[in-house]
Formats: sequence, C-alpha cells, structure tokens
Amino acid sequence: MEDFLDSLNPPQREAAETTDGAVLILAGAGSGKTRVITHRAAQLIKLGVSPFNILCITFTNKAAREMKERVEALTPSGSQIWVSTFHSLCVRILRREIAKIGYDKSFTIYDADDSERLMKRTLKELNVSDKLFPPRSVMSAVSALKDELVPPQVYEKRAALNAREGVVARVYALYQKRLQENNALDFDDLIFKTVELFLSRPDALNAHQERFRYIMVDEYQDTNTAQYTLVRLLSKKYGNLCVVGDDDQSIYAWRGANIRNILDFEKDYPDAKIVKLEQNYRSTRTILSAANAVISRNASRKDKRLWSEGGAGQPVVVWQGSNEREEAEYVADTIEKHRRQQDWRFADFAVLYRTNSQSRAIEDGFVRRGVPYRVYGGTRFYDRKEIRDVAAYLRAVYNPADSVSLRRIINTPRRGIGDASLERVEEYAAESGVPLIDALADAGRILGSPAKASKILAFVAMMDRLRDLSNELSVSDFIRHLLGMTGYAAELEAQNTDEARDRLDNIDEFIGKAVEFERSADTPLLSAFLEEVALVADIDAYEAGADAVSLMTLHSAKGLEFPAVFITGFEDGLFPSYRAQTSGDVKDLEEERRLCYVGITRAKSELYLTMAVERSRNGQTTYNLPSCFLKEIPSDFIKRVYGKKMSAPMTDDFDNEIEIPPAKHQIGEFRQKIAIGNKPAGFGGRSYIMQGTPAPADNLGFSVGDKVRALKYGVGEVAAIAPAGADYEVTVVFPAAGEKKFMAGLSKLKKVD
DNA sequence: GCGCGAGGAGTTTTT
DNA sequence: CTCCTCGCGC
Repeated sequence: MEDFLDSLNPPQREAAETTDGAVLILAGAGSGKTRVITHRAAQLIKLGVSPFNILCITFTNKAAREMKERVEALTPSGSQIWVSTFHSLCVRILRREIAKIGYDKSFTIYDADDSERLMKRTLKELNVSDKLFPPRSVMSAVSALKDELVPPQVYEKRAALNAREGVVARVYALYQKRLQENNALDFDDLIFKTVELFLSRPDALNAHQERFRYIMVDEYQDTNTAQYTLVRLLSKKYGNLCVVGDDDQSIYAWRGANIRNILDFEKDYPDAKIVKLEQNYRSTRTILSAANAVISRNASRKDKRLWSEGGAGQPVVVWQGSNEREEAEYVADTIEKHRRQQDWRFADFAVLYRTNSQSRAIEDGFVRRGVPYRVYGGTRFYDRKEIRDVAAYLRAVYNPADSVSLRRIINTPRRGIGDASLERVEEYAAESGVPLIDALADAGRILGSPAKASKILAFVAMMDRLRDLSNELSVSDFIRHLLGMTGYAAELEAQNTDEARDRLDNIDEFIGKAVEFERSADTPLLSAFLEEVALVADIDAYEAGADAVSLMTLHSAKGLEFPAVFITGFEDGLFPSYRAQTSGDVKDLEEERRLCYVGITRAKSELYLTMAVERSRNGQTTYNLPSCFLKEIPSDFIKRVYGKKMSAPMTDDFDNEIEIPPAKHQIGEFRQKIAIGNKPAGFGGRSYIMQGTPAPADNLGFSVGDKVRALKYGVGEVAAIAPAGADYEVTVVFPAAGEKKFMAGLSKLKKVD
C-alpha cells in the first residue's frame, strides 16, 4: 500500500519517522520544512498517538493556521492537535491557571504601546527623569530581563549594578507591581508567567506535561531564554521534543532570541537525533548560490550547504539608480514588463525592505504606475488610534482594574475631565492601593467637591451601564452600542473631515472583524476577541488571494516565498543598518547577513537587488554606497542594470564588477569633487554624486568569430550566440578548456582585439 | 479644561 | 518628515 510518507525525500522521511525522543531538524530555506512537520504530526497520529497529546508551536498565527490545515488534509483527526504560537499557547494556559500565581483570569494583555504608557507613568511616579531614562529604552531593558527570566527581586539584589541599572531595577519592580494591580500582563509576561506557574506549581506543570506528550517547535532559532525554558519544562517528562529551525535564519536576536538554543541543542539533549534538510525545492541554482555565498561569510553557524536540482535560471539583477523615486519606478516598470511579455501576475512579486518607512516611496511609485499592492506589517490595523480607543473601552469594561485603558478613554471623547482632578484621584488610588475605577467612584470625597466630581461620576455610571450591556450583547453589537453611548462616533461625525471619515471607516472595519470573529470562534467571548486583537499581527492576514504585489519588511517575509523578489534599499547604512554596521560587534553584522540570506531565499525564480545613490531619510538626504553584502555575491551570478542617469558604479566597493568600460577615470575625478562637500550625517562620511552619461548599451560587444576573454578560461573564440530568454547563450571555444557555454548577462565576456 | 501652535525628539526589525 | 509634548491664551 502506498504510504503518505513516500512523497518525502530520504532525510525528510527520516525526520518524519523519528517520532520519539529529541529530534533536531536543521531545515534550510525552502527545504520542505512545513511538509516534514505536518507529515510527522500525521505519522504520530497514524502510530496511535492521540492528536490531543500533540502540541505544535509556531512563530506566527498564519503559520499555525497553515500547519493545522495541512495536517488536517493528511489525516482527519489532525484538526484536534494543538497548533499555536508561543503567546497564544501561554494565554490559553494562563486563562485557566493564572489564579495560582496571583492574577485574575480576566487579565488584560498589554501590547508595546500600553506597556510604554504604564512605564511612563511608573517613571513619573518614581520621579525618574524620562530624559535620562527614555521610557522606550527602560522598557526594552525590562523586556530583555523578562526574556532572560530575571524577576525584579533577583535583579535588584544582583551584585555590581551600576547607578543606571539600579534605577532600572527600581523601575522594573514598580512597573511589575503596577502591572499586577492592573491585572495585566505584557507580551513578555505571557511567557514569563507561564514559566513561573510551572516552576511554582508542579501540579500544573505535570498536568501539561501529560497533556503535551509530543511537542514540536517551529522556527526554533528564534526562541528566547524564556521560551526555551518553557519548552524544556513541558518536554521534560516524556522527552518527545522535535525542534525545527535554521540557524542561518535567526533574525530576532534583538528581541532576545538566543541562537545558542539551536546551536547547543545537542548539548542540551545529548541523545538528540539530528536531521539535516539541505535540498532546496524553491529557488533556482543561481539564487541559491548567491544566498550560499553570502551566508558562508558568517563564522558561527552549523555547517550546511543548500543544493538544488533545479535549473540555473536567470541571473540576479542588480539595479542602481539615482534615488528612491527612480527605484520605485524601476520596480513598477519591471513588474509591468513581466506582465506584458510573460504570463506573470502582480501576486507573483514581493518588494522587501529593511525598514517600514521605505514602503512610502514604493507605494507612491506604484500608485503613479497603477500597480496594485498590499502592505503587510508596518502600522498594524489594530494600532490605529481609533481602534485602540475602542479596544480600550472594551478592555476597561472587561477588566475594571485596567487603569491604562481606563485612563486612555476617560476623556475620549472630551467630557470635561481634566488632568488636575484625574491626577489627584490617581494619586489617591496609588497610595491607598485602591483600583482606579473605585477611586473614581469615590471622586466626590477625594476631590472634596461633588460639583467637580460630577463629570467623573457620570463617566463611572456610564461604564457600569456598559458593563451590564456587555453581558447581554454580542461583541459586535456591543461595540455598536458603545460607540453611541460614549459619544465616540458622534464626535468623529461632527468633525466632518476626511480624517474623521477615515477613522469611522476603520471602526466599521473593526466591527466587521468582530462579526467575523463571532462567526468563526468556538467561544465568541469578549475576552477571546481582545486576545485576538492583542496577539494577531498583520502578516497573519497574508493571503495569496488578491492579485496584488506584496510589500513588507525582510523580517515579515520569513516563511514566505514568491516567484520574483525585489530587495530594495540594498545600501550600506540601510541594509545592513547603520547601527549594525558601526556597533563594532560582528554579531550585529552577522544578524543582518542572515536577514539578507532570508531575503534572497524568498525568491523562487527571479531576484532583484536595487539601490539608490541618494535617498531621503527623516527628511534629510543621504548618500549611500551599495550594501557591503553585494560584493559577497560572486559577479558570475549578477547582471547589472543602471537607472537612467546612472552609468558606472560610483565606488570601488564593487570588486565583483570590473568591466564597465567608459567611466572609470571619471569616477576618480568625481569622487575627489564630492568628497569635499555634502557629508551626510552619520553615514560613514563617504558620499557620491552621479553623473549624466547614459547607461551602457545592452548589446554584447562581440559577435561570432570574435576573440573574447573570460575570467576563468582566458581568451577563446566565439562559436555561437543563441537567444536564451531575456539573455543570450554564448558558446566559446578555448584552446585549453575546450568548448564552454556562457550566459552573456552573467559572465564577463569581453572582446579582445 | 481645551485648542492651537511652536518646538523637540526620534526610526530597524515585532510576537 | 512626523509624531508628541509643552506652554500659552481663551
């Protein structure tokens, strides 16, 4: 009988069949990782493991959804396995068990913005200058501590804290106290508190160990210490842990991901079985070679080399133009050209960039050219002010202790409650340990004047009514009522501006999401909806359905693939980022290089690296050199294209590009001229200006019978030239090496006289 | 308490 | 360039 594992290649099959014990699957980009995980899950079920006992942890909700669907397609009971992200897994555990560690199960999840607000207030309360201690940076320090599972009490007592760290310790302690009083958890807490639960309550741990007898973790290279510990705890009893990852795709060190988790897996699990998946099914050999060439420059990595049975495909196109406007137009024009000449769809293309702000120029260009696109990531839908406001109402209703949400909406829309009286009530609440909402209800006494308190009391009464209402209505109906009762919709309508109409539209969309949620959720409770709002990223909404070009950061692109990929802004100071390039720590540059590797390997058949000499950043014009990663790609794989006003590269950084004929001597002159003036702030001080000579002609510069020089074989005679797609295949006969075929665009064949 | 305008600070990447 | 804060006058 045919086995469903027959569709796997030998290492894939080995990975899927190794069901017990610790397994590390080193899965290179495009090596069929998801296939292996899903088949492995199906195999477990086939062997008699209850799907109920299988846990699969992914990085994004989208990956989780896809995983679940694919397991289900393999085996009907696959739908019962638990597939979830770290964060939603922890929420589900904590909703049931958090009372054991001193929170109420109706806790609120604070996202980055909420956390920062609370941090700001904490700094203020402790009279710590937010100039010396920017909330953001204290927040990231605290976040890093939580990722490392260091609680405030431990950090405070740590020896050798300097003055600054001492302040951070005090702030951390109070911040955490306030979080708990608000019955709120920040993102990091979700993991941290789950670990805390398991460490302090062996019964809870044991129950979950029994439940999750087989555990799989995707994107293991991106786990931080807290997540690592969580996995370790859960898998300890049965030892059936399968992690899948690729150290070359570790791109979240800045968020606490510890690459050692994957590099040291064999040490942590001495009996672990290691399976390497090195056959790539996604990209052309040219793209793969470029990716391999780049990543091989990283020192600390597991040895592996992706290979493919696919064809060589097209060369990597490296385009350089004058500015980001031209870059956007080049991308748009190239896409249009493909659509005209070949059978491409918009959805076949992705435009990737290092920073979200780069999407702006691309979008402008696409709008001018009429290219449909979708931007993923960036400002999340749920991050818009109006959505946050409405969500804050929902959260304040659901969790009365949540003072961050309460404070956000107490005077939104304006209802005459000012900072002065609010601060007095807050102070009282903080000092006497009373929840803010209770203090507000007591405002008459606290302010010593019923008149001054009247507006506050009206607000409190409204919130009470809303709370009653929330128990009677569906989420979407409740939001509709809320918009009316609070006057929120009326205020926006009264403004009657384009912006206000936009916001109302967004709120409509939000209600639409609530309706959708009610249709699809098992339990359409307000709490579940709020979780979705807190934990769902935009990339999760990625669907291949609509025919539009995808725009997203390189980070967001991980796990996706596209027939054609543009990596834009391929410039020093941007990619790699200025910080990584100048920090002096090679680790930072190595992470950028991995990001580059991730970007390149998203492409199936065509890859474009684009760069502009001049680019506007924060309103300032900067002059950038090509990315240092460019010269790590052998020139054999590259075809160079220049923008209208460009001719030769403006820099000797292209040591893989030596044969641009006319302009070489001019470059030197220009460089001298330019080196004097416009020195862009903070970008290494080197700057260049372009010149006005036309791009090199596209013809080959030789014909059959000519003598040409090839880099590797010396001088030979051209025997034939044949069209090959957009390029030409040139056959050359060499005295020593014999007959060789070249792609004209790839090779550096040059006529000799 | 509110609205407006000036001034300052800040941007890598995100569950 | 853009978001946010602050200070001022009403």
